[in-house]
Amino acid sequence: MTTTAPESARSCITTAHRGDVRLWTQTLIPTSKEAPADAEAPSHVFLSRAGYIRKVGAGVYDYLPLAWRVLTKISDIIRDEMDSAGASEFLMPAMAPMDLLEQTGRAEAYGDLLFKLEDRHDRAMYLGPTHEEVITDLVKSAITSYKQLPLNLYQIQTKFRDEFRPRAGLLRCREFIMKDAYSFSTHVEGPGGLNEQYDAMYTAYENIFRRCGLDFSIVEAEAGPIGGSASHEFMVNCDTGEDTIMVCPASGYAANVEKCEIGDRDWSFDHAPAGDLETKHTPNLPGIEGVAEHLGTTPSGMLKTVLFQPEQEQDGVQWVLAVVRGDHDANEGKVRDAVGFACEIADPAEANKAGFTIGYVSPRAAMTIDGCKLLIDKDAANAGDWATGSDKKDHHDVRFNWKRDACDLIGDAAKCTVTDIRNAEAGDPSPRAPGAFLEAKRGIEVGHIFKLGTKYSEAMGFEVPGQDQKRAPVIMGCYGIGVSRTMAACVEMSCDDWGIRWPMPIAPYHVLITVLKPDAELLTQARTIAAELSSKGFDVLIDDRDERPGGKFKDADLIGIPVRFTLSVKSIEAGGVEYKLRTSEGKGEVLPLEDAIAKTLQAAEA
RNA sequence: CGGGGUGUAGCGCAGCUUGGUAGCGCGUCUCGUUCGGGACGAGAAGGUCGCAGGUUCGAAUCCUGUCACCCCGACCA
Repeated sequence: MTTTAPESARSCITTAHRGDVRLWTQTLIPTSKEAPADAEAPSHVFLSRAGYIRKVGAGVYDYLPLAWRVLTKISDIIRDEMDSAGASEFLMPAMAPMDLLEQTGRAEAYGDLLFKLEDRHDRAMYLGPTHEEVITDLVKSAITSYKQLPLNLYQIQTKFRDEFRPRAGLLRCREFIMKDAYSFSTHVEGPGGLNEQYDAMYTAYENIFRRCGLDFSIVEAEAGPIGGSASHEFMVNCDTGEDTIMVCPASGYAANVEKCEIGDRDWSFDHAPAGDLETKHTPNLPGIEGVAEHLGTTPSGMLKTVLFQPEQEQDGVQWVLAVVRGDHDANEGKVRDAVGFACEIADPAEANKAGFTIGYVSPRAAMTIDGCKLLIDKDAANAGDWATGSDKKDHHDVRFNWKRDACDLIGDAAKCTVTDIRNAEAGDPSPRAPGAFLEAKRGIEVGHIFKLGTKYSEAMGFEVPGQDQKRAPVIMGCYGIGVSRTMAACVEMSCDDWGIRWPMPIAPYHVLITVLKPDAELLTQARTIAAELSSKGFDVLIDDRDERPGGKFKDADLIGIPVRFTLSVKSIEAGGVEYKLRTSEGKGEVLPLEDAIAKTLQAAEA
C-alpha cells in the first residue's frame, strides 16, 4: 500500500522554527520585583524573577515559555552538531526496571542518589540518572556483528538524581534535562575506534558551546576506567562556579583540581633534626589551625596523615596512610593511582579498632600496625622539623624528623612511596612547563566526555564477533551535556545588576519591541516591524502590555533579550525606532527602521 | 548523613516571648489623575497561620508528633 503526503506537507520540508513573532500578552512571562527568599545564585534569582522558571519542589522546576525557548535553541544546536558528528538521535524511557542496574552493580553504587519506585506488582523500577545500562541492553540485542559498528546514539531527555542537597536553582537539581550520547566500537585506535569517536565528540562539544555563545574551558578530568587522559570536562568560565579548574598559562594545560597534576618538586629526607622529638598535650583542638597555633607553628609546618582503606581486599594492604602537609588536601584519585587500586576514606570505627587514633594518626602508625602502606606527598617529604599527631588522643609530636623517627619506613620501598598525592593549588609548579605556575579558576561543568571502555559491555555480556571470529566486549564511550544547567550557567556568566544578557544564539527572542503606549496605531506598526524582522529570521517578542514605561524597561532588562526596539510617538516623530543593545548603557539611538534592522543583522553576525 | 534554621495572602515579611477580632509592603482588581526607567489618590478582593494530635472557655502563639523547605558541612558517573 502506498500513501501520498497531503499537498500541505510538501512545503513543510523543514520544521525548524525561525522568525517567530509573539505578543507578550499572548504568552506567560510572570516577572517580579522580588526573588524567592532562597534564591542566591544570580541565575536562580534572575531566571525566577524574569519568569523563566518556577520551583515546584526541592530541585524540581517548571520551565516557562521563555526558558523552554532557550532550552529548545540549545538543544537544536546540540542536535545539529551531534548529527554532523555522525550520531543519531533517539529516545529511551526515563523509567526502567531495577534489574538492569543490578547487572552492573550500580543499583548499589548509586545508593540514595537513585529515585526508586515500585509498580503495582511490586516490581522495582528506577528513574534514570543516566542510561548506560538501558542503551547497552538495547544495542546488545540489535548489534550482532562488528560490521554494524561503530555506532553513536544520543538522546535529549529528563534525568533524575536525588541529590542530597539540590541548590542554586537549575545548577544542581533533582530533575534536569541532559543530552547523553553513547558510542560503541570494536577497537580503540584507528578508524572507527573509540578514540576517533571520542575526538569527534570533543570537536562537536567545542562547536556546541562556541555556537551557544559561551565562554568556556576544556579541562582534563578524573579518568574513566581505561585510564590515561580519557575524560574531559567542558566548563563555563565564571567566578560563581562550583568547580575549581587549574590552568598553566605557559602550556595551556588545564585540568579539574581533582585531576590536576603538579610539576616536579624537590624533596629529600636528608635534613638534620631540629631537636628531640617531644610529645605535647593538645586538648580540645579539633582543627589543624588550632593545633598549629597551640604548638607555635603553622599548618604548613605540620604533617596530616589521612587514612584510606582499599575498596576491595588487596593482598597484604589493609590500610593506606597518605601523608600530606597540613595545609594540603589528600586526593583520592592520586592515592588510587599511587597504590594501584581504589581506596576510600577509612571508616573511623574500624580504624580505631585496628589501633589507629583517628584525628591523631602519625606516619609512624605504619610501623606498628600490620598491613599498612605509606604514601608521602613530595611536599611532606622534606625538612626535619614537623609537627604530627602522636597516635594518642589529644597529643601531638613536635620536631618529627623522617630519617630519625621513621627510618625503617622510608627505607622500605615496598611499604613507602614518595609521590604526588595531593590536590593542586594555585601557585604550584606546572606539570607541563618548567618554571610556570598553575593558576586557579572557577567554572561550571556543562559537558563531560568519557572513554568508558568495556565496563558496561562486560558487566552485561555485550560481545560481538570480530573479523577474526573471536567474540570481544564492545568498547564504549559516553558523552553528556547538562542542557538545563547550560542555560543557568550562561546566565551566571552573562548578567548584570538588572538582569540577564543572553548571547544572540540562545536568546529566547532576538528582538524585543517595547511599545510604550500600545494603541492600535503603534501596535500595527510594531507588527509590521516584527514581520520585517521575522522575514530576516529573527524571533521577535512584542511587549504590548498596557504598563507604564518604567516597568516595561525594567522587565526588558530583566528578561535579557539582546536587542530592544522601542516604539513610541516620540521615536516616530524623530523618524524611526529606538535601537538599543541589552549590553549597551543609556537610552539607545533613534534610527530609521532599515538602519535599525541592518544594525540588528550586524549584532547577530558578531 | 551531621549541625543550624524556616513554614502566616501570588511574592517578601511582622505578629509567637506574655494565648483573646490575622497584619504590613509589593503584586492583583475597580475608579480617577498620570505615562521614556518599577507613579499618586480612593476603594476592593485574597489566608481553615504546613499537617495531625494535645493543653485551654479560647491556640498563629504553649506542648507532642509529623511533613515540607532552606543554609553550612560532608558527599557528588
